[in-house]
Amino acid sequence: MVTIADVARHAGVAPSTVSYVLTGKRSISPQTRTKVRESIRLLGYHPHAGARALATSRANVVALVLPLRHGVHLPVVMRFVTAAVTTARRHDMDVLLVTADQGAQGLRRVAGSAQVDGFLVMDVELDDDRVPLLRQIAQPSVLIGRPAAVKGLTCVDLDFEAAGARCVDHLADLGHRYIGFLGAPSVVYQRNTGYAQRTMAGFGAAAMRRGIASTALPAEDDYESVLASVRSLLRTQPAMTALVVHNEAALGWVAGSLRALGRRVPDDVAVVAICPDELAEQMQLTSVQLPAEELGRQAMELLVARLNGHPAAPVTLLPPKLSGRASTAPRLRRA
Amino acid sequence: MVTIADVARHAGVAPSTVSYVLTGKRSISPQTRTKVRESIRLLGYHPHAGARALATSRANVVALVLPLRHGVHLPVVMRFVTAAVTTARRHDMDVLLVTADQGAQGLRRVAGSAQVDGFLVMDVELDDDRVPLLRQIAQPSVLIGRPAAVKGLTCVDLDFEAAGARCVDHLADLGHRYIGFLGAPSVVYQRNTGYAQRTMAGFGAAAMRRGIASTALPAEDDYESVLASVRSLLRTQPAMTALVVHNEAALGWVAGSLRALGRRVPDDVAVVAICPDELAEQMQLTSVQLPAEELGRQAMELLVARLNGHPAAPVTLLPPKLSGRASTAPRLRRA
DNA sequence: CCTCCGAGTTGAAGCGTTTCGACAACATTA
DNA sequence: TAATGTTGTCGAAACGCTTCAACTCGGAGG
Repeated sequence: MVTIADVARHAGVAPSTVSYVLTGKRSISPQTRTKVRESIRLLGYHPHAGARALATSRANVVALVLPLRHGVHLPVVMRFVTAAVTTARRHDMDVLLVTADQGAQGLRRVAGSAQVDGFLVMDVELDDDRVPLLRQIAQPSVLIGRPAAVKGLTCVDLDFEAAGARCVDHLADLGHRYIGFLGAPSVVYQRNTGYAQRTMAGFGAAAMRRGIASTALPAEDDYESVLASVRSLLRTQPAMTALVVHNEAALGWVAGSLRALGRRVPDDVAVVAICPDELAEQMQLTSVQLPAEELGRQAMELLVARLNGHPAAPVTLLPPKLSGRASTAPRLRRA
Repeated sequence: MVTIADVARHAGVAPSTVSYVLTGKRSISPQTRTKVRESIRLLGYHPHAGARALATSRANVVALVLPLRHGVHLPVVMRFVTAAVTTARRHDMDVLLVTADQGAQGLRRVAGSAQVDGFLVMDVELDDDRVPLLRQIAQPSVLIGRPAAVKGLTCVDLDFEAAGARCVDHLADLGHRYIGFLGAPSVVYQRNTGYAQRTMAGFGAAAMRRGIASTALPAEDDYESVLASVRSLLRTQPAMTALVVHNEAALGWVAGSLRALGRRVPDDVAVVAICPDELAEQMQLTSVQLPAEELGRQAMELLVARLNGHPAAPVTLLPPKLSGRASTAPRLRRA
C-alpha cells in the first residue's frame, strides 16, 4: 500500500504538507501543491480510510437502515436507496447497509464501533423500539416516517394527512358527494402504523370540511375480503360514487370487485389510489404518489446537514402530488 | 468514547490482554477472561472499527455493487441484497453499498482507501469494463453473471443454458413438438448480455436434441411489438403449441397477444416463462425461477471463503428450477 | 536441585492519518 | 532599525487497536 509518507518522500516534502494539500486546511504554495498533486497521481495514492477515521473520528460513512419486512413494496425501497446513495456520494460519503432485522442491537454495534457518522432509518413506526436507542447514541440520525414523539429527532415523511385530504378534494372538485375509503388491513391499524392512521384522519377531516359523506373500512389482501369490504361500503352508502384506496395489495382487486357488484370504473365509481406511481401507472389509476426519490434525497441532505452541525426541524413533510388518470373522470351533475 | 485502555484499567490488566480476550488469539486464564468480559459489558465497550482496520489491515466490510440501470427488476435486486447482507452478517462482516453508476472509478476509490476487503459485483456483462479493474485491485471479488473471460475470477450465475433447456424439456415431456421462443428486446442481444444469449443457446440446443422444431424472436416491451412478434412466430410456425418467454417486460402482453390471435393459454398455446417467481405467481405462469436469494447467499459465501484464503472455482452455476402452473397443461395426443 | 518449558501476561512498537505548535523567511508597520 | 505579522513548511504527538518479543511463575523432567 502506498502511504502518505511515500508521497511525501516522492515529492520531497513532509507528510503533514501532503495532508494539508489534501485537506486544504492550511495555505500551501502553488509550487508544492502541484508537486504533491503530481506525486499523488503518479503513485496512485488513496488515503487509508481506517487511518483517517481514527485520526479525525469521522468515518465519512452513513448507515442506511432498510426494512425487509414482508409487505413493504420493494421497488419503492430501491428507489429510495438509490436516491439516498446518490445524495450521499455527492457529499463524499459512503453508505453502509444495515437491515432492520438486525434490530436495535445492530444499530448499537455499528454506532459503537464508530463505523458510521450517522443513521438514516427507513420505515419507522409510531412506537419504534429503535427510537430510544437513536436518541442515546452519539451519531445523529434522520428517520423516514414519524414516531409518536419526535422531540429531539429529525423526521422526514410524506404528508399523509394532506394526501388523504388531496384525494377528497380532487373527487369533490369532480362533483362527488359520497366517498368511500378502503384502508390497509386491520392489523396495520392495530399495530401502530402512523401513516395509515394519518391518511385516514386527513381523509375524514377533508370530507367533513367539504360537507361530504364518507365511510371507511379496512381491507385484507385477498380478493374475497376486498369484495366483501367494497360490498359493505356500497351497502352502507348506496350513493357512493368514489373510492379512495390506501392499500397496495388490495389495489388489484378493487376494479374487479366493483365490476362484480355492477359498478364500472370510472363511470359509476371513481377510484383514487395512494400508492407508488408505477403501480398506479400500470393500472391506470388516478393516484397520490409515494415520492421515494424525493424522500431519500431530502433525508440524506438533512443528515449531512446535521453531520455538519446544522440544526434541523424535527419534522419535514413532503406535500402530496396527485396524478390524474383514467380512473377518475368529471362527474356529471345529476338531477 | 470508551477505549480498550479504559477496559484494561477497569479490569486491572494490560490492553493487550483485553485484545487477546476479544480475539482469542492467545490463551487467557478463565478468571481474567470473565473479569475482562465483565468490564467490557459494564463499560459498553465496542472496538473502534477504524483503529482495528488500521492495525489489522482488514475492514470487515465488503462492497456490494448494485445495478440501477433501468430495466433491472428491482424486487429481485432487493431479494439478492438481503440474502447477501444476511450472509455477510453471519460472518461478522458489514456491507458497503456501491451503486454501479459510480463505475470503475468508484470501485477504485473504495478499493484504494482500503474501505472494504472484497467486492460483490452484481449484473456483470459479457464485456464489462469493471472486470480488468477487479483483476488489478488487491481485494478479491465475486461476480454475479459471467463475463467472456473468467480466468482468475470467481463468478456465480444461474445456469441459463440449462434454464432454456429445462423449458424445452418440460414442454417436450408434455407432448409439444413445435415451440417458439420470445426473447429480450433486440438491443439486449446487441450489447453483449450473456444471460440472454445463453438462454437462447440452451433453448436451441435442447430443441435440436429432442427433435423439436423451434423458432426464436426478440420482443420489445410494448403491446404492439409483442403482438407483432407473436404473430410472426405463429406465421413462421403455424403448428406452434408452446412458447418460452424470456422477457419480463413482455410477459404482461403475451397472453393478450395470443388471445388476440385466436389462441387460448394453455389450451392452444402453452407458455413457460423465465422470470422472477413472484411475477410468474402473479400471472399464474409455469416458470423457471431466478433464484435471487440463493445467488446472493452463494456469492457472499464464496467471497468470504476467498477472504479467508480459500480458493474458489472460476464459475459456479446454479441449477434452474421449474415451477409448474396454470399456463402449461399436458398436451393431448392429436390424430 | 537445577534446568527447561509452557501457560499467562505485559510493554512497546507499529498501522497511516491529522493537527498542533514551532520555526524559518519574508513583508509590513512604527 | 526594531518590532510585528504573515505565509509556508515541518516534526512530533496523538487516534485506538493488534501483535511480537519478553518476562514471570509454577510445575515437570533430569
